[in-house]
Amino acid sequence: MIDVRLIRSDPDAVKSALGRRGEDLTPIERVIELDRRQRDLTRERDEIRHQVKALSKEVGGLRKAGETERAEALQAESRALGEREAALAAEADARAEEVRQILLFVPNLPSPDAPDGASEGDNPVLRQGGPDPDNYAEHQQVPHWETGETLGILDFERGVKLAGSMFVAYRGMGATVARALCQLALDRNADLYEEVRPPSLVRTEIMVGTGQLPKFQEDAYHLERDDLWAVPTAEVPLTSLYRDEILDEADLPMRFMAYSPCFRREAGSAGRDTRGLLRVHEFDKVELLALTTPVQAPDLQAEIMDRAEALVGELGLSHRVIDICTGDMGIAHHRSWDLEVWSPGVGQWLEASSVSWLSDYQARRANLRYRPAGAKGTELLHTLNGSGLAVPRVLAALLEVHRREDGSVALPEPLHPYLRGATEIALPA
RNA sequence: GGAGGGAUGGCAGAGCGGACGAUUGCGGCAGCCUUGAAAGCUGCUGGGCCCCUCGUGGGUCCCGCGGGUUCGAAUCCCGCUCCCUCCGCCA
Repeated sequence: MIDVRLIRSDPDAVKSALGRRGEDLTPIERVIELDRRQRDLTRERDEIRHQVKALSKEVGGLRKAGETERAEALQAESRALGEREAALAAEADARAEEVRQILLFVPNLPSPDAPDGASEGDNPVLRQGGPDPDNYAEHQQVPHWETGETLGILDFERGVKLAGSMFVAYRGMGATVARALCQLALDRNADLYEEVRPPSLVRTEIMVGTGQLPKFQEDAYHLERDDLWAVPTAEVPLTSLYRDEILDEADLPMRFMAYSPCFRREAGSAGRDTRGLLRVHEFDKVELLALTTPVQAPDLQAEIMDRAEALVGELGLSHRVIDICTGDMGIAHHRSWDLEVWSPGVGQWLEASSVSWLSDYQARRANLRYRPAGAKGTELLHTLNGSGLAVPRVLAALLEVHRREDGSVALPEPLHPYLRGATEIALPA
């Protein structure tokens, strides 16, 4: 949520920032009006409340002194004020709730450093690494779904039988490598990041806190009986770990990593990039996340990206980092970079990680605060997150880039410690 | 799933209708004392919202959450949630 006080004090700045995202600004106008009304009502209510409190004190004194008649007169007066107060309070609460409902759908303000643009096509490439995407041999340009089925490691048909389209069963070395990728990612980041294994199901308010709800309800799996949501990413529970708590500045930044399954209904993307592992309803991911002060945030964003980038580099994949433009950013994002890996078999860059700085947007929703050292009061945290490694697309690229002429797949050396001695995915006998 | 008990500030724990945003202890911060530290002593020490003459200023709300009773609620009543203990079931 963006700051209603900023909307109040500098509406033009808010509007121009949201304008860069191509947002409709009428909700902001509405908020300004409702907020003004709400504050007027609240002020009036507070004044009446003050009078009621003063009167009831007086009543207490009079009762003790035995002046029943005087006391009853004041009680009548107070009762009348009480009715007025209740009416004002109800009005004020209604206005405040309206403001909240609007603000829940208003996206974050983009960083001044985020590039302007209307859509995906406007995202500048920041840098590129790994093998040249144009130099892949013919035997590497075979889509992973073909290789995966030939090698018996990706069972799409049976995945569908079990759970429907866009669900996969990994088998044999497929399952082993998928798990190895997660372990590798966790081990590579364990120097600074605390490993957490959070719940995969969370309450509604947790999803609201990170921005998934209410706007993107259709994208999430919901367990009706228990009113719990399947997490679309470990970002959701990790961000909320310190919800409603006040941290000490000395403890910041806090860094966490978590392996988790991720569940996404992919409601808006039917039929788009859905072959093979490109888009699935359930996948495994290692997420990196940081809670910081505003000053620390940019460094942590760079750090998380460096780590994600290093990992795909180690795996021998062609990769690049793109700077997400204002028109393509997620609702909660302040600044966002995507790490993409080249898939020679599909002939596409695949989004493998999105490293985002959410400024105080999630912190305000989730009530994440810290106490600045040596100062009174509290400040909102900044939150940052990014995939350390997401299995399906990295595995897809891996199965293509490391495919040999005979159809087997060589597995990059960093994975070897996790493969029970194997170094390749061999052809079936 | 069944039966009981409970939810108060960073923590522990009082208060059970009238000056209680809350006694006290611990912890934390500052000062005194000390060569330094400890001990001791003194003071300070929650959060949200709003207002102004921007001040060690003022008002209001928050004792799990939501309602109710009352002139007045942390205290009484109702509903909900969560936690704990025991039983049942279970990886």
